[in-house]
Amino acid sequence: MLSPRQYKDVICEHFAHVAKALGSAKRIELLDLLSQSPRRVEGLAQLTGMSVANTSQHLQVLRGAALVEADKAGSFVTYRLAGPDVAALLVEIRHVAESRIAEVDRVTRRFLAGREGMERVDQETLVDRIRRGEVTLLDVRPSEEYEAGHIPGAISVPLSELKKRLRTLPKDEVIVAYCRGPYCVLAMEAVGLLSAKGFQAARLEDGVQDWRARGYAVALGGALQRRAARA
Amino acid sequence: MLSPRQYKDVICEHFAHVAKALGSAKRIELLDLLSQSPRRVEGLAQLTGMSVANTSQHLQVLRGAALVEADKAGSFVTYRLAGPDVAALLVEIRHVAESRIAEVDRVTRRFLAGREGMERVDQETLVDRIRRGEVTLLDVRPSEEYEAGHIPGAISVPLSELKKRLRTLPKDEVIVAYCRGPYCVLAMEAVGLLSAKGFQAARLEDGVQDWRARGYAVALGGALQRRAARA
DNA sequence: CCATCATTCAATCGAATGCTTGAATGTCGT
DNA sequence: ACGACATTCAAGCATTCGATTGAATGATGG
Repeated sequence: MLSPRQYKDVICEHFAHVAKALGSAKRIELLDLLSQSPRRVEGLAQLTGMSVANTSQHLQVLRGAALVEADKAGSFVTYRLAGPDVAALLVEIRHVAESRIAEVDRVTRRFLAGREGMERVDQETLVDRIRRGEVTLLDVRPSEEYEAGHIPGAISVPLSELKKRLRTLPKDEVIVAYCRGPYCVLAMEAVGLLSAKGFQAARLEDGVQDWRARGYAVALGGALQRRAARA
Repeated sequence: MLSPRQYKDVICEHFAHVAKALGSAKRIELLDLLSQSPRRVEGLAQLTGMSVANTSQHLQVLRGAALVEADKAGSFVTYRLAGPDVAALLVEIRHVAESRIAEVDRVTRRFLAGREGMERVDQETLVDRIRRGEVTLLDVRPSEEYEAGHIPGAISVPLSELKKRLRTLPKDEVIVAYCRGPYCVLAMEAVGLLSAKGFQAARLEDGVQDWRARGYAVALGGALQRRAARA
């Protein structure tokens, strides 16, 4: 028979276990990447700059806390978030940290200060214009992430292909680029390139998960649908 | 000049710092108590069963992560949550853990199995009836917690005083008791007592923070207002 | 069946964490 | 100013964690 004290201890231990899994910068980074799209171990290792063994180890901590799940196909293991609520939890932690820890904002400003043409735009009205379809919206992440979920109306133009596809973009309309979220540099670089080429470009700081957290829908799928839509 | 990699590392380190502060059962317990009402170190130590020194140490970890704030009045230090978003974060972690970790549910069932008259009630319809004011709603936490925030319409009947005040409660109406949340035993014990005395009693599993997380208002203050309302 | 590759396991080491104990700080009432 | 009290600090100890290395597992392809 469990005493109330024991019961509470057991339960809190489980909650703490989940939190502990989030208590490492590398694991936060892994979850952030996985909230964009499922990925294999090697890909995650490369994107985070860790060794494969170390990455695998962290992934298993996350799996132990039931924050990610793994699918094995042949000798490849693909990890993915255990559910959208995990992404929501990440967003929540970000918000708490942003609003309380002054240095997050300080470092961000310092980082942005070094980049050209990155004056900050009013994000609220930007979101409104995007929702009304009044701008051209670019998803500059790798296409696999686009396919795993993107903002409705966005077209996939991975940063690596942006240069090639410049001519297909309108010069008389505002172009908005977004990527993985406020701490991802892809959209910044895209806006830098676009501005240099004379486009009117702005950056949306939200990523797909922030968009979802606002309560807006997220579009799935990709290549097939896109090709069909063009035809 | 910060490289994107360095920038991301620094930012993630801060997020992880917040999560790490949540990564201990004792600290979760402290935050849970503080989400009910501000408290002094000694009170927290007593409620959690920790030594005062240890409690103070944990509180400072939480303060280092900007999750709690402290007010010093004389030689007393009162800690409180840094903001409602911290409570929301706690609720979010609970939800993730509940939905993913089977053992949380298992342990809860086992715990409830040992208690009499604790068949689970449909919480959704209960919430509706409470919102419409169709039931008598008891807040059985200590009165200081009631005063720091309670569900509108609830009356404060601390568990310790319930016996004395039985005669003031209606027998022909359903009585709903709530306390700190799903893992707090106060409301269970209240319902047990009420049932034994022939009342129609039910337990609301939500605490004030869950109620707030549903988007409903929370009433503040206490003794003065209640007396005024009765007069 | 062997070589290759993706992933995991196991062992190790230094660093960080959690709890205890006893002393130090700082405030209040007398 | 002194003693009582709430809280914090500091040192010590066992435990855990994070990263590295090298080996093991298990599937694939010739």
